[in-house]
Amino acid sequence: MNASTARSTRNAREQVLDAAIRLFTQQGYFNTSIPDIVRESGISTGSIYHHFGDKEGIARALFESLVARMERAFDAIDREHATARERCRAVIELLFRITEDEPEVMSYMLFVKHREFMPEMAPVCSSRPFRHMREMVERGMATGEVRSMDPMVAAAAVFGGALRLINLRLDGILERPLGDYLDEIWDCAWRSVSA
Amino acid sequence: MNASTARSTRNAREQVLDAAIRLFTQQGYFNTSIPDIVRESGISTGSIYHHFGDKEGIARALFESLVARMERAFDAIDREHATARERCRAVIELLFRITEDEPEVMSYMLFVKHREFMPEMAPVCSSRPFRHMREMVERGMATGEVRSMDPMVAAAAVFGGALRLINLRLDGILERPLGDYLDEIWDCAWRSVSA
DNA sequence: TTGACTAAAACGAATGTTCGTTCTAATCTT
DNA sequence: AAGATTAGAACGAACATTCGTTTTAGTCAA
Repeated sequence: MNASTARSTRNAREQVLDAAIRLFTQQGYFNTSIPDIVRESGISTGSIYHHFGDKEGIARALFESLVARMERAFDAIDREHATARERCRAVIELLFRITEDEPEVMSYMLFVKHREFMPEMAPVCSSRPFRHMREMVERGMATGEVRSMDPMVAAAAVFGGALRLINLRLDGILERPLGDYLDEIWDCAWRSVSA
Repeated sequence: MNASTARSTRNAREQVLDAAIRLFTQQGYFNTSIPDIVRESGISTGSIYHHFGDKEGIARALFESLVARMERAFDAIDREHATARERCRAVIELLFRITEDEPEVMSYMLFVKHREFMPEMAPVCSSRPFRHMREMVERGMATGEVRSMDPMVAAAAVFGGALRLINLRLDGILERPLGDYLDEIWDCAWRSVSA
């Protein structure tokens, strides 16, 4: 039936995407060959090209699904919290949680340099998530929660430390899970911009 | 004479390195072919292999010269400043200055993923510079300049915002030069950890 | 319920190209 | 002259992609 057809096609796609995000983040996009993906996903070359068109299509599909997921998560945070303070903290908690539970997801967004093979996506990739963060801080400035300053600098101050910890964690330099550092880094972050 | 020989060999090496850092940061390591480097540097294939052994050797030489340069700069900062506060600010000033004057240098260190082709260098690449920063903060904690907390978190708080601004600037999202943001981000950074 | 028909999906061997590297000859430098 | 350096053509391996075929799933007539 329709359901079973849909399920089967989604499976092939998702098996490829699962294998690809793992391989791309472990060995890099250019070090990952189509045969690698065939081996790791169990899906054949022909099928892969049927679903994604070309190798870049796999990376693009991955990227788009992660961007969409981030957008939804940010919107949910906006809805569920009333103050800039709560929202910013929730964003950091979210990013920490993703880093611990699905490190490949965070690695893919931070490390895979789309600039190198999808130049037109580079600005989207780097600026879109940070724009959300900047807007959050900016609205906090309007309500007086955040002291008055350049909103870009304020956003960098609030989220820069946490993002740095995420980088260190993914590089294997932090041995304890990010949650252990949450209160301390949040204290630093908010202290640096609170009115 | 020695001088002219030295000059000529250094020229070939440096012409290759100049072309390589430009190409690697613009299009990525794997998108840059040896013929690309030959074209851009004006040095022939044979010469390149004579000087660097293989393609990775070019990246390694670049990396090593930049690491050495960073080490020297950090040591100089340690020598020329007495307090953690002054040292940390000097580091941020240094990184901002390099980003503005030689963006390829900063791009190469931040963006070129050595993990993908020099796995053994990845830890050096990511941890070494940050270890200096952590030690700076740690010594400031010993003297009471910096409030007591996990030194890794404190270092992330002090330098995270500035590093974020550097990323944004290299991505073309900040239109004004980094110097314009120095005082504000430094105020945030130090406020977040000062005793 | 069966069995022919259709369309989508999966397959994997074959192809043409690109790339890093090697090799041999030529050219400087001292 | 001799050693270091440069040159660029040639090589072989690895890669992304294509294509003709097979399999699977859904539809519908009788």
